[in-house]
Amino acid sequence: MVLIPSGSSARSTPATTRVPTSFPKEVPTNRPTGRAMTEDDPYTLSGPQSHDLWAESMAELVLERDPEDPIVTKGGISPSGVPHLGNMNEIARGYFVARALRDRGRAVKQIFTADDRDPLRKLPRKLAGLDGSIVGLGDVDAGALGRNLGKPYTSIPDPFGCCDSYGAHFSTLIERSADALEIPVETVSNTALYESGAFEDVTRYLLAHREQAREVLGEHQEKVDEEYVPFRPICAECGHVTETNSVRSVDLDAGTVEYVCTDVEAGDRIIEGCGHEGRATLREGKLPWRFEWPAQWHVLDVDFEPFGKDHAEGSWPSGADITRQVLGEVPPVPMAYEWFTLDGAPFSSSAGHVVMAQDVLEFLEPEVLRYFFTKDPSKARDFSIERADQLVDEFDEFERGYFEESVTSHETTREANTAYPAIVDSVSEQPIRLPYTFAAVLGMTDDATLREAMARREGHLPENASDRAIERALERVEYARTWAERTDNAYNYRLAAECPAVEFDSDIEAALDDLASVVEREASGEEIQSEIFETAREHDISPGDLFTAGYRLFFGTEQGPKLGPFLAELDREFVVKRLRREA
RNA sequence: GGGCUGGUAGCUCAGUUAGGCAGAGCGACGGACUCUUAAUCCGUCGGUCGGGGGUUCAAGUCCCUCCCAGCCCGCCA
Repeated sequence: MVLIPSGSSARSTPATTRVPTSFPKEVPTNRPTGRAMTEDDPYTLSGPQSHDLWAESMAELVLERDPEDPIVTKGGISPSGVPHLGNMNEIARGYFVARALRDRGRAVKQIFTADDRDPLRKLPRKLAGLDGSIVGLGDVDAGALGRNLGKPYTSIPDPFGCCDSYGAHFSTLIERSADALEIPVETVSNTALYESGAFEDVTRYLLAHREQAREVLGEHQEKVDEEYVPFRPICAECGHVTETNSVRSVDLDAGTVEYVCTDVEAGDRIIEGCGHEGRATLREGKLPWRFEWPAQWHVLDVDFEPFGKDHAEGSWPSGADITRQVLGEVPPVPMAYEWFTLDGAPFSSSAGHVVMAQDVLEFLEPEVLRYFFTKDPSKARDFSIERADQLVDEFDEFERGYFEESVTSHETTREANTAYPAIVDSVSEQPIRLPYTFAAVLGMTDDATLREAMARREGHLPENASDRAIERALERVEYARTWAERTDNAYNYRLAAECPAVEFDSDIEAALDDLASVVEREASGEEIQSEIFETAREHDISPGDLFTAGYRLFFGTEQGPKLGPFLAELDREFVVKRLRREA
């Protein structure tokens, strides 16, 4: 993690020289009410779009603002707990816009802010280790965490003991998610922005204009009273982030405030203040979120910012207004996105109904997951682990749409032409793709030779394919196998290495022996399949019972893949012995 | 209660810019194959485009209204 964004000192007009002197004394307010201007409508994806792919339309909107290079896209998450797939919208959405801008020859910097000066307000019920394992609160030192309520995430020890702080731990997890998605982002620690002084000038400016700040915020929030100060000092005694009413006096020349450590509301509970009266510098505190967000845009020169729909009607309009009316600047191009659900239910860290990008990449290829993030962000979308095969099928068609002209609808092809290169990063030859569920069938055996033979037999591997291409095609088998195991679905069968302990009626045993003889004669898959029915008839038993017997012998289950072709691919001697219940 | 976003086949979703035949994949069903057994291929079925009203030669698309879901309108982020 970089502590200070490299760009902030390299830019032609560093933030430190711009504030507070360059803030206009009189801010032009060309609107009588606090209502958002059309330009700041966060629903940039509603209505007519200029391009087939949303990211292209967003890039166009950004370019209309005539920004200087490097263009900055930003997202942010507070590192409060398990960073799930929905959180990755903050990074993945910005990435595709950054790509579109780069395609137009622009230099783009994608920033991710770890909003790690936010205070811990309640104990999370689930946490995640750096390896991605989800654990309950009881598995860590919950008491130690409880004693740190109210403190910034970066001031709380890592409950896993592996990182510098609670905040650093979960920021690291977020970074790992971005890495897993192969999205290059520059992580900026919010705490570092305060401690380095990067926020100091804008904080001073907001305090100097706190009257105006109150007025503008008051248009959006009712509970902004006389006592409201847009700065929350951190108590030198107990380490809590105090409330917006704790500041007693402001000394802008000295760059300090005097405060009283007050109680802080956290949901339906109160985090008690210690009553300490002290003095804090402008680096020893935190801007309230509604000011902190605009401050980030200002300090980091943000041109584009996607955010979840929870921000669209609250903090975005107020932040845009604060930027225009208090800071006298232009807020970034916004983009509100809808939330994901996971297998039909909302993501819930406390209920453990979460999945991280790292988990998903155990059963989906990175390009498939990246493809998921190219879909229209204005629609709520379900990410289904159960039906991961559907997503993969969709991706495969999408990919074919790119490589093969008009194999699919024009719409899909047009979108693929722009989105596909951004998904795979470097377009090479068209990869060989095994259908995902077929790959799951191949996953029933560990035998690499057998997997390849079965795939060839079904015509999924072209005769002239290179060894490397085949190797890559078969990589999908491991993904699909993990999926079958994880969801314990219809493909979760394993070829039993040892003969399961099974007992059969004598007529079934006789039928199995007959079948063994057929297999011994080098029968083809179809012949074996036919023979199962034939043998069943000869022994006056139902084919279903014979199939079941076969599945129990080979898989230890009642059902399985189409038996004839599957057996035909296995080692002949092994199949014969197993049918005779000998091995 | 108010504002916003969304609602298209059983499921997942295209199609809404610019009004012009209701679409795809999956599932289901049937077949290819003396064969119910999750592969593969072919075919079929599947719709009150959330409901109602309006504009129009023509509405999934535009207008009005209602219903449902989510978000925001306290704090926090």
